[in-house]
Amino acid sequence: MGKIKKIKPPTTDAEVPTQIKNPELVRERRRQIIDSTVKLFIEHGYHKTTTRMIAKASNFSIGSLYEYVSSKEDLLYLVCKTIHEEVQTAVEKALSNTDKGREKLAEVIRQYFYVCHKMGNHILLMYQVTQFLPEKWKVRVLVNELNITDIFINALSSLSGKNKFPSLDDKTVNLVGHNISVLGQMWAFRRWHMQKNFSIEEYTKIQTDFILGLIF
Amino acid sequence: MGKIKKIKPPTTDAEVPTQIKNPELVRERRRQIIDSTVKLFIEHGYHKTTTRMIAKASNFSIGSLYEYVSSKEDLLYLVCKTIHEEVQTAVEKALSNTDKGREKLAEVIRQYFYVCHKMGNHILLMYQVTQFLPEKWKVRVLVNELNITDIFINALSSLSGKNKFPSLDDKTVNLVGHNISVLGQMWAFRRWHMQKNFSIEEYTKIQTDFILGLIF
DNA sequence: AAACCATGACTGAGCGCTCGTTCAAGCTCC
DNA sequence: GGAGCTTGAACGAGCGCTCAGTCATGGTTT
Repeated sequence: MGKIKKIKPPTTDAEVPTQIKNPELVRERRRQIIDSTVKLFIEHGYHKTTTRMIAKASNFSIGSLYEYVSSKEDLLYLVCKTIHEEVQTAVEKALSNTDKGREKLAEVIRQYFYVCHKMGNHILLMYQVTQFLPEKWKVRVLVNELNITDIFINALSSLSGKNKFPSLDDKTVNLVGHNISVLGQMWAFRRWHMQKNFSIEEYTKIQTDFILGLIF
Repeated sequence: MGKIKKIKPPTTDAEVPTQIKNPELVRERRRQIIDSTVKLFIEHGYHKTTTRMIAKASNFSIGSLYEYVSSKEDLLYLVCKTIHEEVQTAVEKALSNTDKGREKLAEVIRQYFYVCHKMGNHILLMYQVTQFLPEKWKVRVLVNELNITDIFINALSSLSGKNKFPSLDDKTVNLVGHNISVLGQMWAFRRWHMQKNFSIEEYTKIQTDFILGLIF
């Protein structure tokens, strides 16, 4: 029936309406639905994935699907949100092993890039799909994206000025944070070139040198 | 090798079939169609733009539209191709003013970033839309993307080792080329953050320092 | 010059179909 | 028995695309 892998910390999705009364049931079923939906979206994209396909893949009838989710767009939002949560916790977990106190920026980058490597499909999906969210949801998703970038910005500014790190003004810190974020994602969205020419280790090495200004 | 002439003049697209006999007419009408289509795609996206809207905006009947273009997907390809041509010639033109012989990498970056600024909508559109191309066309579009990146790669490798530039191995040159390309595009696809926090001049300044390793 | 014809660009109503969504009816368990 | 949950046939808006037909143009014949 339902072999489910990792359960996420339950964030109440009161924001997305449902007909079902039992909130625990809602959580569990939505988890099912979202899991299969992500797979389908990755394989076929948003538009070519029909609600019927989603229902079938999650072992529901279409009718039932619409009890747990009020529209395809809302489902899309749930998918985006879930992915962001996964990326964020993955990054945070990877970084918790690193002692950020010291000047291990290279290690932060390394961990992040491996997350991007592992979650390449998801990152790509996010890039493809955000545009179809209704404005209301889109704003939230972009905020989530910012949250992830903030991890690097914080790491950078906590390093700024200490040890032999130069002290950087806010704008620079901010931009560099975004650069790290995007250069990680680039491994996913330019995979058609990158994965033909680099291993993830090579990629990480060169990019780290690049970011740290060791190349020129 | 300083200059590589690989400009493909935008001649008649025999690759995309048409019913109309007069090839000059085809060129002219397609220009019309593509122009209005780009606008519509930018405003509404690919899927929400109907062929009827396109026909109306180009002052054709739908029937007539389909004389010049054999499917919506083919039209999408023409749009992508045109945008790439525009970006490429804009970049090349901007760079032709610069004397690439000397170590003016910073100037190359500056020119490119301004092109990205001017053509932000188009770059964004490319990111959103490539996914909907049939595989056959997608490959071509990615090749075009590589061509643009190659401009930077060539610029870099022609600089490599000369003057006080370090000599870089091929892989590094390649990746840095892609980085420049993507960091320019980032101004477009993260505009929701960037344009709130930076002017294009600021952005260019900081990113140039970043790329040249002057920050750390 | 008038009448005729050939060509091919252009038209738009409509076809066939897909897809998101709804709802009346049925099932299950307290 | 009724609240909660499930079902899938039915709906209808909307889509890409077609095709039988119109019309302007320019060449040919009388």
